[in-house]
Amino acid sequence: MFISIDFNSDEAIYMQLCDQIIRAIAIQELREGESLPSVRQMADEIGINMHTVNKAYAILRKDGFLKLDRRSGAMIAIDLDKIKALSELDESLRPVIARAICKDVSKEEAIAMVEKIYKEYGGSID
Amino acid sequence: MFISIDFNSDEAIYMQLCDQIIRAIAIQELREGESLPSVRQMADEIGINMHTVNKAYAILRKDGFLKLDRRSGAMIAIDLDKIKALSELDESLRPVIARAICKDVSKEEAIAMVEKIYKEYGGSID
DNA sequence: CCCTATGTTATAGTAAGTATAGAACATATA
DNA sequence: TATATGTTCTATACTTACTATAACATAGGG
Repeated sequence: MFISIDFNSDEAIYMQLCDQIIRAIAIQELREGESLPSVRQMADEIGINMHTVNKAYAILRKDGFLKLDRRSGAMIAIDLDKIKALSELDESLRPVIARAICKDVSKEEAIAMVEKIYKEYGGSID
Repeated sequence: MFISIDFNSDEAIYMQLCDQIIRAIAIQELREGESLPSVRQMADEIGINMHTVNKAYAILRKDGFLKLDRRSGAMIAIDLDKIKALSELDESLRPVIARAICKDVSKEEAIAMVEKIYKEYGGSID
């Protein structure tokens, strides 16, 4: 599987799970319509509790990355609310950029880094 | 003061404090060499406990934004470790950009937003 | 020298969040 | 009917967040 949890990390397990699933979608390792392991399967594979996986899945559904169904399990289904996506991006970028500015990171350097990461993530979107 | 805490937020108070102080530095509302209120003064002004402020100050020192002194209080002192700053920026941007890509936010849109925020934060650095 | 203010540390308590465990439920599928 | 699904419930242990007192060494002002 594409999931690897760092149990020594200060980041919560369910958050690591969310981030890694989202990353897998971004690099198209997971595609629209594909199914994820059930909460119990995923929990067994990773070696964590079912409820921790369930929490991650519930957040991913709330944030518009998954649709959960009692019969077909968890399926990738992106909710493309562009307005919301942009405002969330804005909110996430602000504190990150504030830190960068304090450390004398120029606008050009920051943009170069964004471009680098976009390329790394497959360049599926230009 | 430039600090306003949202007590209903799910973000920890000491984290809100850190973010707002860093933002104030970024927009040059606080400048190198300036002093912040003492942990006790700041705690009184905001209406929170001394230790919560102390925790925020300690993190800001660790991350190279402040220097703390027993006599002169807390003073803005940016540690310009560019390598570290860039690697931290990289690490922070990754999950944010992964989310954006999933939501079909193009590279150009993301870069435009970075430019917008840089301009908002004063354009002191181009 | 005394008093005050500084950051710092220690202890303790409450509340909330994280992760675990076991059990049960309704429902859809094979 | 039997199985597997997400979902919900209760319960426990642990960690973190926040508050509350108290104390300490040290530097500066009067």
